[in-house]
Amino acid sequence: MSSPPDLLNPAQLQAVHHLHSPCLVLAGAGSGKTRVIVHKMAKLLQSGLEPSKIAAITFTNKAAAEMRERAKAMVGSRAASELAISTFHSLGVRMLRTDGERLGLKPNFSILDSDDVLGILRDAGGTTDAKVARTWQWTISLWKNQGLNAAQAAAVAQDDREQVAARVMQRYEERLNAYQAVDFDDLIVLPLKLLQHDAPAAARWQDTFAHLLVDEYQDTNAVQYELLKALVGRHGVFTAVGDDDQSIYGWRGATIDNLKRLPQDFPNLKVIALEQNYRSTGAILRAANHVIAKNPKLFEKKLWSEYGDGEPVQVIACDSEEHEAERAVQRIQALRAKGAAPKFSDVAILYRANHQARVFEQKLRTAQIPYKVSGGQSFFDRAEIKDLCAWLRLLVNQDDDPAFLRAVTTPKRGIGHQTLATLGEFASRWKVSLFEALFSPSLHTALKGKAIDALQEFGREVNDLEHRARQARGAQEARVFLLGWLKALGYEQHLFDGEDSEKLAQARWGHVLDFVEWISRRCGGELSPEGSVIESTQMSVLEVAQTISVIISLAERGEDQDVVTLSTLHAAKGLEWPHVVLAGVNEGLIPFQGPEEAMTVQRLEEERRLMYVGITRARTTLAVSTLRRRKRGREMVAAQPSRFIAEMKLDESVSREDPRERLRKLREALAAQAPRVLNDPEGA
DNA sequence: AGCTTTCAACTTTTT
DNA sequence: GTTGAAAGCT
Repeated sequence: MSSPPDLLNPAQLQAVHHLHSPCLVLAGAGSGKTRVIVHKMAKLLQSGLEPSKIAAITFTNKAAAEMRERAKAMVGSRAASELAISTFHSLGVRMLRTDGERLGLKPNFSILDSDDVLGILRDAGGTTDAKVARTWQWTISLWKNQGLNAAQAAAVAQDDREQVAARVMQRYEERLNAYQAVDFDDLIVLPLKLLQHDAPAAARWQDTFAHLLVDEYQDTNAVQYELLKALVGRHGVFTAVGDDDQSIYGWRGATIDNLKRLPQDFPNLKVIALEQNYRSTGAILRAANHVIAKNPKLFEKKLWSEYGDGEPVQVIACDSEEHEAERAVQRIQALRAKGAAPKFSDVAILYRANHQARVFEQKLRTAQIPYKVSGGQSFFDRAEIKDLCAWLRLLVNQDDDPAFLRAVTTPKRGIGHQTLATLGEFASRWKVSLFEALFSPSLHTALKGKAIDALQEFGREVNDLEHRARQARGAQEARVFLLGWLKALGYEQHLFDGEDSEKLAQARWGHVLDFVEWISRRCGGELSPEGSVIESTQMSVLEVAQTISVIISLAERGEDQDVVTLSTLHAAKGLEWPHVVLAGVNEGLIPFQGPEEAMTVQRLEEERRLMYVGITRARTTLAVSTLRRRKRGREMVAAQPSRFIAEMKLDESVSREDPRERLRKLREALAAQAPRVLNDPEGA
């Protein structure tokens, strides 16, 4: 498939040139929305705005990085590096690092990741049950995303369970306060609070950005929308880019209401729809349009393309999950043999739920086809990386108790459970952090001298490291500092001691070295167009450590690997492949139906959008595979194909204009009737 | 009763 | 591949 033309189409142009009032761009799948955003930023620069006054907000670091990359190609690396392109969360960090003190937050506050939060909730709620704690975490997060605090949550809590969750939330809030820590949700909630309750700060931030561009607007939740409005201010101008048909995150608080409210809240809103698709063949687009047509429309929009009809969408009925995976493997091999997929990375297998990846992994491995599972365990989820992150966080904020507890025991330094429990009691009695408690003169009333010595030694080590982390600036110094520290810590030894398999320990140490390299590179600063380091952009290890919780998943371990992608439908949004297989397209899976769960209209509509997202990932060929039987326990039970297959109306997709297409179709039908097909050993 | 073992099930995910 | 629940064992 050819790439988009160099010139913008009329709708895109209109979106780019609309500079002086709020603008909503309804960007259908593959309609060049990133192009529009980047061109619009260029246009704004051209109109005389400072690059730093142009803000583009995305949901993921990956999207932000990609946008900056594209901007660089368009406006040069100098201007691009000054553009305020960031995620919602890193914008929140920036605002809180600047103004957190106005909310009573110290500048070095820590950012907790979801495991830290889980730990705190377990503790605060007095349970060891991870499942219960996870439910609390989930509930509390949804509340926070609706803008509720613990007190307000208690008022809206429906049943006993929610009441308990609200009480836990109360204690959780107190803990975060004591730790001087914020969670991911706070990175949105607190900046909003700042803008709402601090007029001077609000005015300052509203002046900071002259034009806001928001990507994937349909994924915003209630609090994010409020933050945008507050940031835009009364007379502000912004560009929201999104697609209501691709709203698939309702379950985590995203609300299409934000799209509905936009024309109401901004009566002078200009709505522009991008309907020309530059990605998929006619057959694929037609299937996508048919499916999504079943959903009620917020804004009328229908994708079309100039590309020919292409290959018809194929439905592949399989006997079992194993069979399905084998058929997918065969398809990949056939596409390669035909030359349709010169690279493995031309193919993706998409499915509804993560566990479906397993069989595919197995079969791909036996077929010696390289693959990657997207959305799998992140680099930053590894225990060894979390260990080091805990240390770095402690350097940033000594009052970060969860980090303290992890660091003080990693590696073991003769400070045990008992000592820490006593220290913890002491600290909470005096309402100080664990670190502060270390140096309390009255600590000897609680602990023995020997324990105190060990603890204070640890404290001095942290202080010393903090000092040095502040000094270590630039890539080379960072590398020296980090490696020296690891050596002093004896971390490599610790890994080999704790792991019974030498190979595994070796791998872990490798991750650690990758991590060191990764931090060092971030300390290195931006390169000027001539290739030399711009001094002013160099950062110290401490500065990089401050943002570590927010920069997850950017561990770029070879973006351009030539491998087949396995991904959930959710994780596939925004991506595209020449050849896509949608797997397990069965009732119960997509649309998903849990046990004893009512299928509401809303749920069904979101599932349908998910299917739509899946279909529109494909450029040239799309295969949809279904299971005739599904595993349930030991036996196989009959499975129904998804209703979405019928909704694609594939039978109508025989091209009327192109007789060659019809001929091809006929040949295919004949082949299907043949008892045995050469490239389908499965028929045997 | 408390432990171990076996068996099956498993939403979607970012920061 | 992991976790939770249920059954079985001491």
